[in-house]
Parts: sequence; C-alpha cells; structure tokens
Amino acid sequence: MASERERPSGTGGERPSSAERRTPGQRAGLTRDAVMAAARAALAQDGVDGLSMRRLARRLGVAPNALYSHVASRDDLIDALLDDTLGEVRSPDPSRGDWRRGIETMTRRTYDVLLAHPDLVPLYIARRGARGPVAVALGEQMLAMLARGGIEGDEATEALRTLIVHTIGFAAFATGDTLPPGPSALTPRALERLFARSLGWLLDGIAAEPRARS
Amino acid sequence: MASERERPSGTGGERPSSAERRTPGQRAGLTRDAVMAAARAALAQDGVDGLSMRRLARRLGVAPNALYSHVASRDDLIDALLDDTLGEVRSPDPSRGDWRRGIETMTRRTYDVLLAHPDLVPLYIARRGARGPVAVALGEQMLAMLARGGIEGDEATEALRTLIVHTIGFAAFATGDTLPPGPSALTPRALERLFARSLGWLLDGIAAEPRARS
DNA sequence: ACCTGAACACCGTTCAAGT
DNA sequence: ACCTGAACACCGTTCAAGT
Repeated sequence: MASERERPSGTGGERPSSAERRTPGQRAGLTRDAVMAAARAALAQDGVDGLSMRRLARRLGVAPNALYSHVASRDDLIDALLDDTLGEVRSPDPSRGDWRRGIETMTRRTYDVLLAHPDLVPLYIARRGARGPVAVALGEQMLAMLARGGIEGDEATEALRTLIVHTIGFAAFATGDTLPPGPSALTPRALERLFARSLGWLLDGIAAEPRARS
Repeated sequence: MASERERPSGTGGERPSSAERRTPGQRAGLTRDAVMAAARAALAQDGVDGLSMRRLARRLGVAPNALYSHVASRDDLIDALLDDTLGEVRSPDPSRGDWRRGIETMTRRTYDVLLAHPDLVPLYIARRGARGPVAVALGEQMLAMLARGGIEGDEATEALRTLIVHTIGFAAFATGDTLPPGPSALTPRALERLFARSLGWLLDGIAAEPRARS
C-alpha cells in the first residue's frame, strides 16, 4: 500500500527534494523537530528498520550526515524518541482518589501507550527504559502517589522499580509473539487482564510490607 | 588485556589459520558445535558486538559465508545460543519439597543464570525468551510444579507467563544501568532481595486465586 | 551554522564456482 | 557437502570542504 521511495508527502517532516539539488552550503531547512517527526513517521511505516540514519536522511531528502547537525547520534535520536513517546501517558489528578487506584490507572495507561508503539518496546528494554525529562516526571508522579500511601524512601524506589519492570515486561510479551512454551497463546484481552491481576498482586504485597513507622 | 586480532588460542572453537590458506573446496573442519563455541567465546570477550557473522568467521579463520554451511542465519545462531544457555539452569527434584519452594528455587536459578550472561539478556527480551527444546523442557517442569499446587490449564499458563516476565524483566534491570529516575541506584544485593520479595507477592496472588474445583 | 561529497570501517546474505 | 571469491545492498560516523 504505502510506497516508500518517491513519495515525499506524508505524516511529517518530509522534503520535496525532487529536482532541487543542493550544493554544499545550501540550507535544507532541517530542524531537530523535523528529524524527530520523520523518525516517528518512519517507525510507523517501516518499523524499527526505518530508523536508520541513512533511511531517515533519504526520507528527508538530505545527505546522511546532515542529520548530525541536529542530533548527536543515532542513540541520541532514539533516546529522545522513547522519552517523547512517554509524553502520551496522561497522568491522573494526583490529589484525587486513593493512591492505589492512581497507581493502577497510571500504570495501565503506560501499558496502553507502550502497546500503541509495539516497535519501540524492544528499544525501551534494550535501553532499560527512558531517562529523559518526561520519564523523570512520570516517575516523580508515581513516587508522589506511593508517598500518599505511606511508602517512601528506599521502599518507594523499590516499589517503583518493580512496577516499571512489570509494566515494560508485560508490554514486551504482549507485543511479541508467543514466548511461553506450549501452544496456548493468550489473546491480547487475556494478557491485559493478566497484567492487571498480577499488578494487583504486586500492589497487595507493596501495601502489606511492614514499614518503619513515620 | 585480551588481544583479539592474532591470538587463535582461547576458550573454544578457534582455528590456527595463519599460513595455511585454503582454496575453494578445501575443508576447514568446521562443525556447528565449533561455530557455537566460537560464539560463546566471542560473547564473553567482545560482548554482543562480537556476535557478528564476519567477526565470528574471522575468529574461526574462515570466510564469512562459510558459517552458512552450519547455521541457517545469524538469527538461528542466536536462538541456539539463548536456548543452550538456559541449559545451565539446574532444575530441582520435581517430586521433593512443596511446589512453591520448587518454583522459587527454579526461578531464582534462572535469574542467576541470566545474570551470569548479562550480554544475552537484551537478546532474550528482543526475542521474547527462548523457544528451543531446553526452554520448552524448563517450562514443562514449571507447569508440573504448578500442577502440584493445584494450578492447571489456563491458570497455569498465565502464572507461568507472569513468572517468566518477572524473571527476565528483573534480570534486564539488574544487568543494565540505572533506569528508575532518581539517583538511588540499588545494589545488586538489594535488587536480588527485591526480586525474591516481589516473586513472593506474585506467588501469594497465584496461590490465592479462586480456582474451579477439580 | 548547516549542508554536501567522499570516505572509512563495517554489516548479513547470496551466487557461482571449485574439490 | 563444505568451502572461497566476489558481489550486493546496506550500516553509523567522520572529515574536509563550501556558503
């Protein structure tokens, strides 16, 4: 369906680049945002294979090395992509409802965002999550909710880590093929219920842990 | 310390290949086992970068395409490597002790084996585990233990999947750098305790689930 | 500062040969 | 059946130039 060679129009960031050949020194009007938009479009159309610097450059109608004026490296680009994507997670009102429900909805929304970008999930794992400002903000909100449940300090760090591992881990298995030996592949619906249920088990354990009294 | 260019002696599978240049048709004495041994040695010395077909071939003193006589593709080689490595997990006597302890020790041993091969962990995740005969056998032992606890059918499949996600997920975070936002990096010891504790939470949940009576 | 051309040092894989 | 030589279609990144 989607031709990929010679169709400059698209989701975002592409250049015409047909006849107008540039000589060294001529600007192409590239920006970091345009590069990032092209990366998102490439990911959507061609999967993770589309995220090579050379294919991105082709898509933008520039020489491969032109990208390095706006992005430090391919790793830098991917890190930014991962962090940006987490921005799609709407965080619930941190002061409303009980802390456990807040964590459940936030975790579930993160899970949904990850499932919406299946090609990125292996990258989240390979880089062990995101470290950008969005990820930091998300983590701080989770810590605030845990604090409202009386969980703080090292305990909160550990609980957060457990929840992150659980969320990314399940997203990885939901987006992949079958892992567990045996023919019984769970449906996405069943997997999501399992995710929610096992999340409940973890929260039971987190809430029940003996804590140093404040 | 370890030179990598011109030292044919090593852990396993390397060839002399110095003066003896072969012409097409001359055998190099390669076997699939030799290729796999070279892959393990390359992984240990050079990390995952050492697992390229061309570097493997250099290490073995053969042309790059010679490997394809013993291995279908790079993916095939890596799948075999992942499954083989799981063979290091000693499974406890399945008929001794209570089922929960059996699962705990088996899960913990798997965790330890994964930590012993940190470079492989991202590969396990990217491929969502291993699907070879060793992985299948391991899964069946886990299912047998769950069955002794009265957990069978879909419930057992779901429990097994949860445990696998939990184990590989924690291994990924233990072998990686810090993920969770904030400066508080957990020590390996603390992480292992957290792994064991959260495993306990999951098993509590698995054991407490209402079940259809047999 | 932003871009091109050319190059470097790589990849996985295939195809046609040789024994 | 097992191997080599050569090739194809790629990579990420750097360096020297041009405006």
